Amino acid sequence: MSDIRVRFAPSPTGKVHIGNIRAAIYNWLYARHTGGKFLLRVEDTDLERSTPEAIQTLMDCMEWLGLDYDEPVFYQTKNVARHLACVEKLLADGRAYKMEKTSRDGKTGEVVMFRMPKDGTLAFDDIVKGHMEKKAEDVPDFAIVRSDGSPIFHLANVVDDIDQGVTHVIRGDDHVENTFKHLELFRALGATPPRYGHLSMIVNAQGKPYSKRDGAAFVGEFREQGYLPEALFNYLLLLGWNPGDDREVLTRDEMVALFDIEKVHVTAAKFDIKKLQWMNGEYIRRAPRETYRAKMLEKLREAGYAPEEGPALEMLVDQMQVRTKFWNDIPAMAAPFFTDDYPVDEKAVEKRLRKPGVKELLLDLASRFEALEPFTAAAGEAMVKELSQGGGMGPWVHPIRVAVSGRGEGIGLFEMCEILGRKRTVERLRRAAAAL
RNA sequence: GGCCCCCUCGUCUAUCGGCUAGGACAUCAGGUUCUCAUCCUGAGAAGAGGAGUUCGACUCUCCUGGGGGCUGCCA
Repeated sequence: MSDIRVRFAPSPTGKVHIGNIRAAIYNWLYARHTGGKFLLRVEDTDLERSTPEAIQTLMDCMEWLGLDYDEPVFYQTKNVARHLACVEKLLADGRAYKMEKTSRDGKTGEVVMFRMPKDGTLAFDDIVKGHMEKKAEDVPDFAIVRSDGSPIFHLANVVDDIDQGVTHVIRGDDHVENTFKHLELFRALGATPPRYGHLSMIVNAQGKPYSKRDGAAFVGEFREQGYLPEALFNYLLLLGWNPGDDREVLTRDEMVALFDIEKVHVTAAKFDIKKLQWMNGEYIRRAPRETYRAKMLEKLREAGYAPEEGPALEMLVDQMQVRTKFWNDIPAMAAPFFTDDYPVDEKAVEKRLRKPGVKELLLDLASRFEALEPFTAAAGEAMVKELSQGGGMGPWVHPIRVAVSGRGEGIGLFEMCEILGRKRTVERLRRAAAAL
């Protein structure tokens, strides 16, 4: 146990950006590594966007990624009275003053401004960026209450951090400059400021902040596309930190044990979807067979298929696990085993079936499969080996594969036949022959 | 414009002054195999540029260049 308290403080907008969730991941790992507390604060002051649905989306993302928090959710809107009470104190102490101001969008009214020091230097030691320093004159006074009386981010954020007892603020790089302001607010409010650490941004190939137009940018999109939460978590973690050796695929326990906030990188990292994809495949391949099997059944049922228990299903599980890149690929990959209405790749048909002699070959093979005893992958393979007389099995294997599955690639051909069973294998061979 | 930050293979990175600069993804070439995938082997691929400090610099300092952040009654 330690008395470290960190928080993830997103404003719910309906979507959770990967850069944002990475901040959550780093906070979570820091808390778990140090035995501190990980808190969730929902900065829901934008009533337009902070709908119950948006908040639910946020919670779903956190749960999906296994980011559990240690205290009840703190809603910023519930703390407005405290925010304003703090403003009164600042006003009374002369650290804040009222002023007539015109906003960017032309609104004129009286706002409350926070008074920053006018000379000297402002400085702090950032956990990831090191010593940061600025001349006080470069950080002007700033508004903390709008003309409609509502508290502004800087104020609310700091007061909430005080109220939640936050000791370390790990947040995005876009807040670095704000830190000079926030530190002054803490002191003016008579509170001990937390330590700050700023995380570099995740950028696109052009070095710009990674956004929607660069591809999937929100957690929900990765989830929909069939990525594993463990893979996304692991990949995002590696984007800016590594254990110091060559390990890359880490278990959650290893991450917690090895994570070191001091070793987080300062430089922006480009998001490489290819590596995430590789990692996703890695996680699927390394998953316990039971896990894969359960997920496969779930995906098949979702697709409207009715997988039946039995040796054929088990063989299919074994054959598919190593070939699956995304959960969502499963239904298409397995379609030929659950419906006769599977897609047919015309190119494969052209290449493997529309050739002289293939029709006769398929009819001959259909008869042989009909007589094959037992009807197993091993027996099928032995049979074709026999036919090929030591030459390659290609001339037999390729046409059979296209005839029974409609595709030129896929799981082992003989396993495929065994899974389909004698009846369907023979039917499809004859059907393909008839179509030629 | 001003202020702040950053700069090792295409990408993520290792290197705490000694480097024949290592790993992973991606790429390419082999091997295994009925295809695909897996798996195995191998190859190419980097210190932004220039000064300085030092016996020695990717590592330290400075300048230039390039990139990014901030500069709101957004967060």
